[in-house]
Amino acid sequence: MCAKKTEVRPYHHGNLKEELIENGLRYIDKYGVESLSMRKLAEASGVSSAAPYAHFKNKDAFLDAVQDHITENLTEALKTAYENSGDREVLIELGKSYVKFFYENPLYYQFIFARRSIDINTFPPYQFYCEVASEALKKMHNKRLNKATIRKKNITMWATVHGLARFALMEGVLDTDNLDKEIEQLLCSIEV
Amino acid sequence: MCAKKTEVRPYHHGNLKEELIENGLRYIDKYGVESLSMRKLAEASGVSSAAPYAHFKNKDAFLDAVQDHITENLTEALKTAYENSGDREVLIELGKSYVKFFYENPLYYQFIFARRSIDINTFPPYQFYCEVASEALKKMHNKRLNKATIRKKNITMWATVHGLARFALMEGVLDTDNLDKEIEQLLCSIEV
DNA sequence: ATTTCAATCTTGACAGTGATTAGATTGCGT
DNA sequence: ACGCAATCTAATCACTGTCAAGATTGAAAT
Repeated sequence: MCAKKTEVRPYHHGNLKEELIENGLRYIDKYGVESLSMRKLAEASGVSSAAPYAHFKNKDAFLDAVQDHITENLTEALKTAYENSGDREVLIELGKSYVKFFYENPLYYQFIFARRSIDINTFPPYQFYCEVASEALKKMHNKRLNKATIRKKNITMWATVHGLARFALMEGVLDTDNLDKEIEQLLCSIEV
Repeated sequence: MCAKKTEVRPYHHGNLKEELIENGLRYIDKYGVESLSMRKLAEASGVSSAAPYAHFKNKDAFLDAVQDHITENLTEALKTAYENSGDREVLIELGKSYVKFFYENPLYYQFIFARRSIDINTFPPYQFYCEVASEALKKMHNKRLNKATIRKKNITMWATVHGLARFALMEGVLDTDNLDKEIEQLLCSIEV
C-alpha cells in the first residue's frame, strides 16, 4: 500500500491527516471497512502506530472523517447530475446518479450505511435531493401541492432510490449492463 | 449476561451451540454486532474461549448462523402478515410488516445488511414476497401482465419498502407514532 | 461390562488490534 | 534565539480471533 521505504521521511510527515483519509478511502473501496486497521494505515504512511491518534481521537472519529469525504463526493455527483439534467426529468436523473455512485463503489454503500444510524436531517445528499425535488414537484403541479404531500413524495421517492441502490449491488437483480435505462424505467413507474 | 457462577456446569455444556446463537441474537439486538466477541459469548455461557470453535468454524460462520435466525423470524413475520391480511391490500400489509420488524429491532437491520452482500435469490423474505406479489398483481390485472412487468413492479415495490425500513430507523423522518398509517399512505402512492 | 471413538471442552499460546502514556523531535511565532 | 505547541516514537496494556495439544465424556460397539 504505497510503502516508500527507500526515501527517508523527515520526523514530521507534513501531510499525515489527509494521507490517512485518502488511504482509508482507497482501502475501504478495495477491501471494505472490516479489515481496515489504524496500524496498517499508519504503516502505509511510514509512520508509527500511534501517530494517527495525534489527528483523530479514535478510530471512530477517523471513520467519521472518511465518511464525510464519501458523502461529499456523493453530493457532488448529485449536483453534477442536476446541472446536466437539462430538460429531462430531474428527479430521475438524480436517482440514476445516486444508484450509479454506489454501483461503482459498492463497499462505500456498505461502509456508510452500516455505521451508526445516519441523521438524515444533516445528510447533505438528502438535503440537496429534497430541495430539488420540492422545486420540481411544485413546478410540475402548478404549486397546488401542500407541504405534507411534498414530504410524502420526497420520502417515497428517496426510499425507492435508496432501495434500488442496494439492489444494484446485488448480483442478478438489476440489469447492470443497462443500468441507466433500468433505473429510468423503474423510477418512471412510481413517478409522482 | 446470564452468568450462573454458583452452579457447577458439567464438562459438556449440552446445549452450547443453540445458547451461543440465542445470546448472540440478544447481544446484537441490544448493543449491535460491532462489540460482540466470541470470547464474551463463551464466558456468558460459562465456557472457555475456544469452546465455540467446536461448533463454528470461525466468527463469520457463527454470524451466518445468527443471521439465518433473523431472516427466519422475518420470513415468519411476513407470512403471519400475509395470513392476517384478509381483504386488505396484501402487498401493503407485507410492507408494513417488513418495516415494523426492523423498526422494532433496528440493530438487526444494521447487522443483516451490513454484512457481505446478500444473495437476494436465496433470501427467503424476498422469495416469499415475490410469490405473494406476483399472485396479487395477476389477480389485480386479470392476468394481463407479462413477466417483465411483474418483475419490475416487484423490484420497485420491494426497494421502496426496504428504503422505508431504513427511514423508520432514523429519527425525525417517519411518524413513528403512527407507523402503520404512515407506511400505508406512503405505499399507496406507488401502488401498481 | 468393557472398550473405543468421536464429539466436546480446557489450557496455553500466537499475532493482530485500539488505545494510552511518557518522552523525543521539530516547525513556527515571538 | 527561544520556547511552546504540534507532531512523532517507543513501549506497553487489555482485548480479540484462532489454533494446537491434550483432557473429559457420552454413546456406540463388542
